[in-house]
Amino acid sequence: MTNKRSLAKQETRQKLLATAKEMLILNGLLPLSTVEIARQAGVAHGTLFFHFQSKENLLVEVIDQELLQITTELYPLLERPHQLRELLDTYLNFLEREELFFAVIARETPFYTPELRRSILGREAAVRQYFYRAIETAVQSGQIQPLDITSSLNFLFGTLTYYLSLGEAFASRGCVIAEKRASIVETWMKLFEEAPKKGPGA
Amino acid sequence: MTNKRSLAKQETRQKLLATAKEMLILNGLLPLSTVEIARQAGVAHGTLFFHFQSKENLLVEVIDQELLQITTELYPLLERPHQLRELLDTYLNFLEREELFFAVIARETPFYTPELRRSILGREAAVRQYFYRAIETAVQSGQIQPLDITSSLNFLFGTLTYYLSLGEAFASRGCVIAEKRASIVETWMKLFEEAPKKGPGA
Amino acid sequence: MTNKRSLAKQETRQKLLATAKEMLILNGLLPLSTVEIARQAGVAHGTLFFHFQSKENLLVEVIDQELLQITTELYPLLERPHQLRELLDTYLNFLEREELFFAVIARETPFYTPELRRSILGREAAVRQYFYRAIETAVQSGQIQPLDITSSLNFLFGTLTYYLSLGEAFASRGCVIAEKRASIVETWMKLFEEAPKKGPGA
Amino acid sequence: MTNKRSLAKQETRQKLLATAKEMLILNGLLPLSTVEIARQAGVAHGTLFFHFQSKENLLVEVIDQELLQITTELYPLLERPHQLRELLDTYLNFLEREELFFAVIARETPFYTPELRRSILGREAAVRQYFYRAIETAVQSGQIQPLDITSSLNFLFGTLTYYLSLGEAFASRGCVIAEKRASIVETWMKLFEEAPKKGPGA
DNA sequence: CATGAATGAGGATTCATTCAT
DNA sequence: TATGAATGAATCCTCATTCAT
Repeated sequence: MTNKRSLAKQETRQKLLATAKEMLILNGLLPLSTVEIARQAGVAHGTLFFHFQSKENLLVEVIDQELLQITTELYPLLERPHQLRELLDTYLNFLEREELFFAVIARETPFYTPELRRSILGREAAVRQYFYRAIETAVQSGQIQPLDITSSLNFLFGTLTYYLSLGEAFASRGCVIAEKRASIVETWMKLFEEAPKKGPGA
Repeated sequence: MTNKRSLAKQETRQKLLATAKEMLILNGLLPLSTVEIARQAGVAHGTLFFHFQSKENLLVEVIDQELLQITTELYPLLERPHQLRELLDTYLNFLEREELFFAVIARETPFYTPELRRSILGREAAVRQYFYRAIETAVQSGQIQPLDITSSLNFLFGTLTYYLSLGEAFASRGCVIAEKRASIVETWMKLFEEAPKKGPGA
Repeated sequence: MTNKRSLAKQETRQKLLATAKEMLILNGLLPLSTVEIARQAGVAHGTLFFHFQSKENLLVEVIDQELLQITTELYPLLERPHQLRELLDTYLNFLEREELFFAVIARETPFYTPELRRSILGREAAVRQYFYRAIETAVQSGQIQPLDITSSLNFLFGTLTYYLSLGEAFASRGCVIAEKRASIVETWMKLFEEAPKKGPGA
Repeated sequence: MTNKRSLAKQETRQKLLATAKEMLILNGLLPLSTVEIARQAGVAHGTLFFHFQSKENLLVEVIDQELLQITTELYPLLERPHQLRELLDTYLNFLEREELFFAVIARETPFYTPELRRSILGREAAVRQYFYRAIETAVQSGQIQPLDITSSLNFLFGTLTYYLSLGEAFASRGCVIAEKRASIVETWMKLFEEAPKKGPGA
């Protein structure tokens, strides 16, 4: 009974979140209006504010939910011991699957409110950690040569953000990651190739 | 008579463009209101719409004009024969000088109209050409090993865009390029280091 | 069974009234929202409307109940024969003790429904009666000179209302009555001083 | 030309102010909505915000304008040397003429925003000054006996506020000041009657 | 050419009240 | 009895754009 009602409430909530996410993917969140979200979700405008304190709040949750879902799937995969290359591959799979969503995030993050931005950058930081540790391990084991890890990660995430946010300009069929995958991997891995050791006698 | 008038007209136009550019650099163009631009330019609100069909239109011209001016200055510098590293250095000098403007462009490009976006990417493409040729030359002369040039340039411009657009997050005092310069150069140049083809004794 | 239920019902009702009174004292009733009252009372929002037809309705009862309680306490005290000055003193003690509540009443009475307003003024009228009779007696006994008693009471209650409703403007630490007490008494008592009927020598 | 337009603007502005004042007198300013004011004034909703920064701002101006107009008329009259009784008479004339307006102010002042409240209390303070000086003079010239002037003024303004804000309860025909005038004057003047001098020999 | 007053649709948010459970 | 999710009208305010002057 109470369950039924509470269930209905969760449904409405989810409907709002789902609608918002859908609209977010289509047009980005910047031009999103609460009236429109409510209308599309088929509930009264006021209902939105019954479920979420504010527009900002709803959006934080939309993005958080999505990011959480993604990271929940992603982390276990990243967890397993990896070669750097495999790690990157796994991550790109994810980006590819949710490209539309990530593209919006890539484009709009600089315009989000500090709270929302922090939330997003926090998740990204978590992913970076996996890469950081993988690189560190590889360096320590002598597999790759020492280098500025942070900078190399900025190159990776910067480039991915670039591809995602300008997607249309790079990809013929709307899937930048799929199209550019190979060249991204190859180029980035170059950063870790062993330097040309000068011979012992040189 | 007509000349005088037409001159005055051009002046007003330029004043509007100049003001808009200034304001654009300060806050970006997304939160810019036409009333505010007109007020700052010292002309009537309506005048703005006499000179430019729409807000959008004004902004397109602002960015176009600025971009033109910048590239006019930049190209000759890039023209002179260069080592790759010198070329990058020259470009970074430029970015550093006009960081505020480039940061806005980096953040906002995805939101511009296709036309404007194309124009911006076109200018970037021109700059890429200089790098492309420099790399090509170096490869041909055996200085650096062959690689996917386009991809390496995407890494460069992608990373620069990333740093610029999230500037505040990376730089303590608002000058990302200055702060990150060294690590950007070193990391990117790694892409061109010779691979350890031969054993030490060979 | 029915008793038990009915009892529980009365309890909820009282809880709502008590909560509303508490909140009324703190902020007045104008900015009071039904959700907030319900939340503070620990009952569902809808429950409030089950017990009271409307927000208005609830408030009427709150004030009525409080007023009743106050006058029940006050009347016996005023009952005992008094000198005018003592009577005023007793009343001011009361006002001082319940200043928060009286201040709200003083400020908000003009905005209540006619019914509620009448109820409040009725209580005040009862208090006035005590003063009226005390003055009348004093006049008859020659202690004070004849005067327009009603008007003098309007001056008293008007001034008290004025002090209470603008409290913050007059009192440094939120207790107007305490601070202004002496000047109120002295000034009002002046109304009853004997006029200088006769020459010094007479 | 410019004059004509500027004139039209002033007209619109005045129409808004006039409408707001009218509505203020009818229902008070608390339940006033900007849409309604605009509609009644026959202009678009947005127009209101073109002329006034905010609702608050409009209301401040309405009240300020009215208060200014009144004081402009009143001050010269109060300026002339006066017997205290004449001064009060002059002031009551004004209150009587604009009773509807003053009644709203009397009722609502405690609920206004600090700025608006300050503006109103400031004007009242100016009027009090005239009374203060008149009393002071009378005391110094020995016409009336020394007393707590501030307190006596609180009695006057408090009582007037009381009458005004509860008007309907006191007056049969909606004009409290007119009806109560005599008793107000007589009672208040009692405060200044000479005390019963004890004879020189006593 | 230039003005700037006027527009009105659109923005987020609040809240007393209802009604199915 | 009591619940609490849902409502929707109402709130103030913004801003690109128009048009009579």
